[in-house]
Amino acid sequence: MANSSARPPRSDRRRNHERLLAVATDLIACDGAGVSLEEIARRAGVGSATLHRHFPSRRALLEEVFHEGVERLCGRARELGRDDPGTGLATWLEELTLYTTNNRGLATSLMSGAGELPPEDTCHGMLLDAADDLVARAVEAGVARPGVSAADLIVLTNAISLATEGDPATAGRLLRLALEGVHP
Amino acid sequence: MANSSARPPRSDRRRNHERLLAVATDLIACDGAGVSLEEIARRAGVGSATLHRHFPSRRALLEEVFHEGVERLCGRARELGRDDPGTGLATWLEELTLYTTNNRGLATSLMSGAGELPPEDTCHGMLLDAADDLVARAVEAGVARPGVSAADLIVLTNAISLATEGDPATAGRLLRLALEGVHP
DNA sequence: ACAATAAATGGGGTGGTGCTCCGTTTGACC
DNA sequence: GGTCAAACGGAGCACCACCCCATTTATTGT
Repeated sequence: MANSSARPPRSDRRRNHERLLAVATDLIACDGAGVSLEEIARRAGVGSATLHRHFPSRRALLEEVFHEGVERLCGRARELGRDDPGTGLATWLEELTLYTTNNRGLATSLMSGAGELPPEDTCHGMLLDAADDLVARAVEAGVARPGVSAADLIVLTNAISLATEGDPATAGRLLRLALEGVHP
Repeated sequence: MANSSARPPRSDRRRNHERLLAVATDLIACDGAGVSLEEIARRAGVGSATLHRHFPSRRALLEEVFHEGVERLCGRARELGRDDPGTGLATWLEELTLYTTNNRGLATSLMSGAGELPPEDTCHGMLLDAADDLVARAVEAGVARPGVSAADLIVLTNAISLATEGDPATAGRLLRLALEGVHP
């Protein structure tokens, strides 16, 4: 499937990619996802054209920045699904909310499901897959109503993080509210 | 309280204010809250300085654009609180969500509660007041758990609108999910 | 070791933005 | 009408995303 005639990337390319990613991670963590791309390039010591060559859109950059953390969250979902089908979903959603709330910009990155990148190694796709399984188990265990979909839950936690960005306490409270419901 | 020595605004000021507001309303409705302020000024036929003189921040502009609709929603809250304390809250939240989802940008405008403007004629403040009463009646009627606060509910609906912007169907579904809860 | 070559780079240009001076116009009031 | 503060608008500033193209650099074959 992959074009095997492609030569491995040059060493300077790899080096710059790493540098950009590292700087972007730092800057996004402290200033949010709206940070200036020029600034990232500047601090990484590369021209702005190089940044745009490596990451054709802000979205693409964010996807790579958060890839590792999202992968960890997916692993955690598998773990919880295996060990604790009962409260696993709730626990995972709480962890997800905490992560997206603390990583200003992930929520933004998750927003638009469809993009120009490959279908299912976007953060959104990865989390969706992980959640699907967890939700199925939860419904099976009778701790989640049959109607709920993983997609909706992802969007909901995403929404909460987006609106409470930087305030984990409120985010957690809203998530629990949504899980328990407003009606008694 | 208000400085009564202030002269009434000049006619051209009033005219420009109206024009700007009208153009902004149209443009925001079709392009979202991020629309270019320059563009608004251009289409209103005024210099960009004039726009900034009338609305010192984007936030201030959004507040005025949505003021009327928000006031209507507040009236509706009083109405529902009076007539139907039972399902009034749920109905109102649904209407609120529908409105904020259809008016791209209101959610953005509601986000930051505290600003540089007067405390309680911001959209956020107005809705908060209206919701407070409605929530109190709902708790009293036993249809809402005692823990829930109006502020949290506003943020929650706001979050949903923000994350589903432009998709009322999803927004409604998520709201109902949050009202009923994930657990059975 | 070195030449050939494609890959990768970065400076500078373009067109856009939000915002602010400051000289000029204009409406209101006598 | 004349006066004067109120209001205006264009030009200017700093910043941004994004792109073009001449130049540099890593790799590979000899």
